[in-house]
Amino acid sequence: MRISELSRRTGVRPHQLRYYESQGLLEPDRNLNGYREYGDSAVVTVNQIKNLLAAGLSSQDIAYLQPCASGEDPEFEYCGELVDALEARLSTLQSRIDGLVRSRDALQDYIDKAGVARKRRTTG
DNA sequence: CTTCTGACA
DNA sequence: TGTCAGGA
Repeated sequence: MRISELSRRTGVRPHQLRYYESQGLLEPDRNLNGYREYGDSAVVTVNQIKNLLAAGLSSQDIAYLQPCASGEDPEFEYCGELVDALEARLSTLQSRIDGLVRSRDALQDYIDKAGVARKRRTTG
């Protein structure tokens, strides 16, 4: 299939597919006119890439882990190294969440105290 | 008409 | 990421 059909079947825009390719995530054949020619397996591959990007992995990580995640079912054929990468990502996300929660709590605390001080000024 | 490359914000 | 130019 050509790029527009792959785009239609994956919901990923053609220029994004070319970008994936520039990052080493896809390597389609070329037909005589220079158009990219994708096999059916590209649909699965692109869906895997979508999932991993959504999980916050870098395209470098994805390129490295691609042979690792090339099972038929993109949801369940992960190998150990991919699980490690996902867990590492989860860990850094949790750290950021913790930091944000602390900031939020501190800010809320500050607002509460400032609110009381303002009320004292305006009322008495 | 479809796709390609490269450039730009 | 999204858009445009200029060719094939």
